[in-house]
Amino acid sequence: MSTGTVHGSSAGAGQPPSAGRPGVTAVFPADVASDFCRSCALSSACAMVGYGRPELSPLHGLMQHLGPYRAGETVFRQGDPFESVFAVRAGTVKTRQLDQHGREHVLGFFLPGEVIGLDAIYPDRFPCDAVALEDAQFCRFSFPAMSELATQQPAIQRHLFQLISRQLSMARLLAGDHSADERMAAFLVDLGERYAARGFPGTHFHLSMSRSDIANHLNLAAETVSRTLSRFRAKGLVVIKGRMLHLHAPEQLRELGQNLLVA
Amino acid sequence: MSTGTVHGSSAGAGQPPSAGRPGVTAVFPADVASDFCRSCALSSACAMVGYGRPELSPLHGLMQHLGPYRAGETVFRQGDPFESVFAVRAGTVKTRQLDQHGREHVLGFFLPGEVIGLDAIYPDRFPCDAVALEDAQFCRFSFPAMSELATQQPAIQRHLFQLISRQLSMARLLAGDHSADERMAAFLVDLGERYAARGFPGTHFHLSMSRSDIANHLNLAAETVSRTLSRFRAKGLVVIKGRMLHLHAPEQLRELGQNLLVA
DNA sequence: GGAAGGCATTGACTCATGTCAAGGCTGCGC
DNA sequence: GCGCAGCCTTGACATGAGTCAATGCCTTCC
Repeated sequence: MSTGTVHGSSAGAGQPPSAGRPGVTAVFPADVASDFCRSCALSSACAMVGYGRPELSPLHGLMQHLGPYRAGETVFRQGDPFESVFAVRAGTVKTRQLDQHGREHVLGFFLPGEVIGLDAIYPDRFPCDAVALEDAQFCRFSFPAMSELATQQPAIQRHLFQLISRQLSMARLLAGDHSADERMAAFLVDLGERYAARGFPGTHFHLSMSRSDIANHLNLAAETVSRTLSRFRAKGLVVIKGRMLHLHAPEQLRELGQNLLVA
Repeated sequence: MSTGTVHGSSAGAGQPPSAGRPGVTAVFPADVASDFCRSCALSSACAMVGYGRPELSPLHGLMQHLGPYRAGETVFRQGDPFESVFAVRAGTVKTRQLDQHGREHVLGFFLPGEVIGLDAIYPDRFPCDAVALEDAQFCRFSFPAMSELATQQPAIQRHLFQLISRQLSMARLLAGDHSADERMAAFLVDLGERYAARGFPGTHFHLSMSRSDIANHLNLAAETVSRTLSRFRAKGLVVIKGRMLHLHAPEQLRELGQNLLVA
């Protein structure tokens, strides 16, 4: 099961869904333990179940494959009851909240190996929509099953705590008072580092989201994002053509955005 | 053990610390099960340990009393290794981060019964200082012990997940694009509701933090906070004298701040 | 009770970013 | 290959909030 479709437009990889599309596919250990899974944030949970030990039957229903979804399709919706968390297998996703007046707020973008849905634990409903930005596939984990697993495997519990806690740190950084340049630089560097952590090139990648999604996420106007990128280009910090991006001076960008960068 | 000192300036309540001040006091079940504790966010964890069952010895070290601390004293510091979470017993606390240039960012204010320190799980160090705004006391919970308890008591695990997840929701709201009026209105209503949830009057309370702390927390300038409050006063939304605040039209304020309010 | 220091308020001005508007580029479908 | 639609860029202008500065108020401490 390849991950090479991340930047592509075809969802060729993956088993055909059992019923319609987006579909649910049963999980076979051999499939779970793919190359890709090694970098997944939930691999430790996966390892507990599959990996050739389906006899651990109480957790048999822990995980299912989901998708492929086409760009623009919704994985879950704001207000849906919370039952599962999702790991992105392929493609990229944005999460967004709609307020009373229908104004959108983009909470974040998620790459293969990253986890969405943990913010639904408190209200017990999804606080946001998850929308595929490119053709995408997911692993869906039953949260009750995952919680039970966590009580048996302290490492899993710890890992889940860390995943949420990390999202909290990141949300707080974004909530600070930062200029457009700082926000933009930090956004690009962060994205690069996350791609790198998943085995993709970290200084040369495709932006799967529109300028206005980026703007919304960073609390800027789309025009400001455009102008900032143009300025970065003029300074030789980036080379950018449409949505293809090359971080030409990542250290300088990192310094610019340091106040917003966690690690 | 009274909670009546929240707005006061004396920390009279509580047992004398065993060694110096701020001191640590052993926990006696009878003390734990005070009136106050019923509204504490960690009461379910407490109930597992104390409440007349000290024979549950593996968890004996779960909780300790801490304090009193005087206004301005620091409970834990940014960078300290993460070992415990804290529940506020009395007084109020702010948490703040310092960036590379020493600029402060106020993350939040915490009232009696609320929990601080959960954001330290991911980096395994406290990401912020916690500073008493008034004389304050705490319950300190060993996090390893709490985690172990959580593996045995799924309800506790669930509760911890919820506490972090809720902080995540709130941080995200603050990260959105909101006017000074929205931010200020939401802040006041939220504070009132949290006081009310802990048994204090929710429309008539004392602001234990300075205008500039509020401003910093909301990403505004202190002058903007001042001007906004003056405008609210002129519109009859609040009556405010120094730090004494009366929410005169909480419904209107709530409407103003609705985009920033969770519940 | 008076002086001092910190906090709060108010006004005048500045500036970063948002808004509005026009035009260009790109990719897709026919 | 043309035209359309959506996205992106750029410019001109508006504005909400920040900054600077002066003054007032309250608390504390001698």
